[in-house]
Amino acid sequence: MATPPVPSHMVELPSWLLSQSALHAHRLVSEGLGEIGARAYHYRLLAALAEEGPASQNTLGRRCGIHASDLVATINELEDGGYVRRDPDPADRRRNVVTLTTEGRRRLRRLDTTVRRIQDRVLAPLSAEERSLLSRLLRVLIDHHGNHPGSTRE
Amino acid sequence: MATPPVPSHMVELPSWLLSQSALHAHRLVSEGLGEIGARAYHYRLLAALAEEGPASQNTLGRRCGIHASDLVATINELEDGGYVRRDPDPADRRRNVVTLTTEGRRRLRRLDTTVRRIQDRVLAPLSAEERSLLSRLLRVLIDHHGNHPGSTRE
DNA sequence: CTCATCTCAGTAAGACTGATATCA
DNA sequence: CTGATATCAGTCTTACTGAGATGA
Repeated sequence: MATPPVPSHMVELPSWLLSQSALHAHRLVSEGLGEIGARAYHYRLLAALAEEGPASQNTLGRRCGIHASDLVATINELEDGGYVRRDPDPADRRRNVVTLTTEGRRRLRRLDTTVRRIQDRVLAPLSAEERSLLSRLLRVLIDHHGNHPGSTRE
Repeated sequence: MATPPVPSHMVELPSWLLSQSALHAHRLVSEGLGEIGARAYHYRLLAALAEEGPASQNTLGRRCGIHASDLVATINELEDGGYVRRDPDPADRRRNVVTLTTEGRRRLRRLDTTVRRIQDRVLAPLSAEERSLLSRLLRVLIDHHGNHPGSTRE
């Protein structure tokens, strides 16, 4: 068998295409966030707080897809920066109510600007129609797999 | 609209959509590979060897996007399974020439079957046209970023 | 001496597991 | 007792950094 003109094994695989493009996107985003001392988890958490208000850690975790166990560290970091506050919930003393501070809101604006600016670099080679088409297709995938989580053992 | 599972800040972000869909795909793939005792690196390396023949580790690394340092461990594992051979290059004794064995070729067929079967689950909610459209868009992204690697400091 | 190649040790981020203390 | 919550410690994979040894 001769060497195929195009390396066909992986380059054709959608899972590979997804991983690679996600890797590039992720590199750009965390590079940008890293320059201002933030990580993706910070952005996610601050965005979730800004949009739906204070919440317990458990709720927050479900909201933004961060594991409870990682949330602890993330909130610690954001609390150290003065971006969020952790107050005991008077109604249920197991819970902490996490609240966005004023600095947190400013911080989020900063991160948001950075992240949105980077989207343009991520999608640079695509036209406007292609961009929204891509977004639509990806959303279909995510919705599907979000509702069929453990697809192996069904 | 009821409580969105994810704040709209992120749901709109292409980088987030890419990460999430890649995560789902990756979960399915490594679940499938895990069931037969393999990892994504194994598949990548075996595929690269099958398609372009024996090579030094350094060359292989560039070929399939695995860091030289990780290649060492990956090749160790594959060598333990008898899937690849490491021979000193007589022309340059710093180099190892890595070669696919017969069992390696069989192993690759096995992994390939598994991986390809999983692609169907990854793309389940998309039509055939949507699938090829998605692949095309992703390939454009990858080609672009592959040729513009360190996009930050240009 | 410089440079390339391989190896080894270690780090970082993201996702995840399990155990424990606390409390409803 | 159970079940939920937060915390802590640790694992796994992928990606990457740096140091060292060998040899071109």
